[in-house]
Amino acid sequence: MENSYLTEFRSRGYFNQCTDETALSDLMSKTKIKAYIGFDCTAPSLHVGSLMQIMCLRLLQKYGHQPIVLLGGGTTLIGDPSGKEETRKILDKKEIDKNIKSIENVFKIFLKSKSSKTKPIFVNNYSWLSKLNYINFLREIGKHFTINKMLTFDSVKLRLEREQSLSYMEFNYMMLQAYDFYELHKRQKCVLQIGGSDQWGNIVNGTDLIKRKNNKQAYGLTTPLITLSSGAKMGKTEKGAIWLNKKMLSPYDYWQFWRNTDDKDVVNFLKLFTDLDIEKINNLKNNHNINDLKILLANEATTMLHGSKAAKDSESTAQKTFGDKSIGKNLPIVKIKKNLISNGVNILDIVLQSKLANSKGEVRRMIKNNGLKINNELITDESKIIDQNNFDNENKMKVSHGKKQHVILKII
RNA sequence: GGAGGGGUACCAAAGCGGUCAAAUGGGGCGGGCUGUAAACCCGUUGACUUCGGUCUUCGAAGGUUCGAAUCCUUCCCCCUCCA
Repeated sequence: MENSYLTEFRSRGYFNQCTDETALSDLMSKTKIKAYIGFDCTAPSLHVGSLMQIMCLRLLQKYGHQPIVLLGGGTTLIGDPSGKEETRKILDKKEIDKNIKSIENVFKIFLKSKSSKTKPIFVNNYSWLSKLNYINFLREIGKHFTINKMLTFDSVKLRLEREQSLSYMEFNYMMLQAYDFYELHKRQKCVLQIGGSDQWGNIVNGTDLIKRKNNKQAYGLTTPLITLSSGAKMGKTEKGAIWLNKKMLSPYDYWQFWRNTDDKDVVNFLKLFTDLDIEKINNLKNNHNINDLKILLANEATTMLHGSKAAKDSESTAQKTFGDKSIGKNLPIVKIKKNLISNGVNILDIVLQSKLANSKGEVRRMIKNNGLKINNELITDESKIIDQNNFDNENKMKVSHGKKQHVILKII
């Protein structure tokens, strides 16, 4: 098979829908194009749910195309109704700007900027959306949108069917996103917008607008919604989202997230979230133990985001923690003051310090359910007193909740 | 605008004067089995406690009562039907 962006896009499992695959494939084999993906800026970091989109941008670079990262400073002010059952909370501009800065840093890790032809272009749609003149916008852009059609879009239809309120502000979101594409087409000669399957409607609106206004052809490409084999949405666990920013989620926890992948998802994830060749993955699949594949996945994914050292440290920490039951250096460390324990302190309070529990009741429950260990020793007495003797010669003590959650308490 | 129905813990949903920190299911957490997987089984799921209890919680604010998630008043929000 011919080696091209779209063939790899398909074989990795990124492909959901394309406005005109033949024409796009043709275009991309003849010239290097610019393509964009828009990202929402409601949080200070993206999470694993956006990772496939980021991988699509990386892939563009691999084939010599140039990615444009659109950070939706303007559209985040409005709120995309797609896939939302409720009006989302509205952030103010200050907060959004802060988020944009932080998100940009994540992209700088994932995308290479050495080659001037493929280095990522960062744009913020606030720069043009904020300058729009309402009357002009309605005359120039608004006239190309019919309410009849807008009402048929899922994002709108679902809300109306459920009689959930949909504000006029949100209703305009799709026009703004279409306009973004139009602007990027004009400014950057961007001819392709990629997005999640829920963005299909918004993307098509953009290509239509470009066609009507400029009589130019632009393309849309969507990725499938990734659900785990358990049915849950990718990226969010009960403990919280799997953030890509290391201040919000440590490399060790990120590594653990991948290490704990469901058996059934491992091969797919290798294709979706690593740079390993498809052929190689297919080979590995047949010749390796599933747990080794999980480790490989965790290492690859962690290396990409946090670097190879962080990945190796996480692996060895995991080995120490789960294999030898000793103390790995990447376990979270909580520092405590010496005078806290100098007279001995109750086990309940010490676990509270470790942040493994939020209340004494919770600690009691942990103990009752045989889920609390100090230095690998099961705690059965909730009145146990912890003092200096429980710490090793490095002044460290390991507190464990269940098999997976471990925290090191260190006296300073 | 008129007539009804409803807002209960993370979610769904029972309770409709005391025995209600509130049934049940899902989710979560822990244990068992395993492989840091899945499935399954078991336990647990408001806070504090000197383990006697104490405090906060059933949309919001008041009221009735010895006693309110439960009754009354006002307000807010949601749903169904009619105009």
